[in-house]
Amino acid sequence: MPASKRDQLLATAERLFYEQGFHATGIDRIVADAGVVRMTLYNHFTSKEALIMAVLQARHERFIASLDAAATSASPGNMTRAIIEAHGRWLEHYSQYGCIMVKAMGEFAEHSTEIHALAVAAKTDLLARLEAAVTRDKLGHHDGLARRLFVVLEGSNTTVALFGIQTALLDTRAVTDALLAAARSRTS
Amino acid sequence: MPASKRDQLLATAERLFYEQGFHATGIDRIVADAGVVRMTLYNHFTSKEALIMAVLQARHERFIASLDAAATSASPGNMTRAIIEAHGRWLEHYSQYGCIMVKAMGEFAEHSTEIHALAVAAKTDLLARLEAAVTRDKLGHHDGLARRLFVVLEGSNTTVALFGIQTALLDTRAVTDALLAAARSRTS
DNA sequence: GTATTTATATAGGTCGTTCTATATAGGAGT
DNA sequence: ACTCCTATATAGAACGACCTATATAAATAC
Repeated sequence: MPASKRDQLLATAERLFYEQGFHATGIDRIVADAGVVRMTLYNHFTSKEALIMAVLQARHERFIASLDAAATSASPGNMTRAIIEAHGRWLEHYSQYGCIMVKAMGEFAEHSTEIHALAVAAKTDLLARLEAAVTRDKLGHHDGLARRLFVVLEGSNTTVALFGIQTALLDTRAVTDALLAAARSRTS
Repeated sequence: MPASKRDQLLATAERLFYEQGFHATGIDRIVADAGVVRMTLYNHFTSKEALIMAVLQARHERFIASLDAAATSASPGNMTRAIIEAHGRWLEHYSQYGCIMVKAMGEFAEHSTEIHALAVAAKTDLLARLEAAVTRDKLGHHDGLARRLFVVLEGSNTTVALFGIQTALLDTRAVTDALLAAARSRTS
């Protein structure tokens, strides 16, 4: 079954926003690449800003779903590592040029409170997953461990765009392993 | 002595580009805020792209100078930590809303090879400083330590915009301390 | 036959850039 | 001292291209 026009628009806009930036991507380019006419876009979305919100929201839901899937199928005591690895797979498949939420925060910090807030919420959602996993893995008494892991994952969002996916994953794993090993050794 | 018009333009453009983004900041806004007329801008810079390049270049030179100053005045064996702390001070004073080079990479990846290359070079310059410091501190045999530290510093660029400077600096220091401690313990 | 999509036209703005013309100031040449 | 020259600034108009968004009528699809 062919994708609906709405889904075509969302997929095309997501690709263009991600590769070219939000302000640099015009409506005409989106509808042309999606193979629809301009009015079809405004039939489904009230404005460019609404389209951006829908794109980010949909992408974030997919991201969180993949994290949660990895977390629920993780062996006991390994939920934190499962989330870190799921984040790495997301980088590999959908985020090789950096994090779209970081880009959105940069372009809309003083331009659209709504979009900026959505991007921030996406980041705190990831942190919340890490905190839940750390607790479940009985590492919750290490105050701030989840936040330290979060810093590393955020760093990998940038390094993947600089040095490629293999290097980024290797370095990220090395740092997170060091953090987890240090936490566990102090637990014993 | 009053700043030259050129310097006024550079300072104003840097602030606006950083706060609002590059594409979202128009020429008219820059010249208005700088208290200068439009032709004065084109008298000093051949185009908006040239202005962006000059802004990024000047900012990067200031950044590298502050890193190098901290490195040269560091006590023996502490150059790596000195660079990490200098990076933290830069975050605190000039980069509370994220890294301008990361923003530039996001907006110009497929739009201006020149600007993108300059931003990438800025990142590799920071990594090179970390590598030199790790070597000077006799930690060079830990392959990839500099790159792992780099991941953490990149992460702090994002977390400072999310959770504020205090939290970002605390978390960053905790992670880098863990990496340095692990490296030193394996040296002994 | 009702809802969606298309086609086309257009409104109203902003974008980066260039133009002409005028004003001012400092240094060089005589 | 006096003029010339160059550099830099101002003011304002104008360019063509692009931008987001809307209006309307015909065509298509379930």
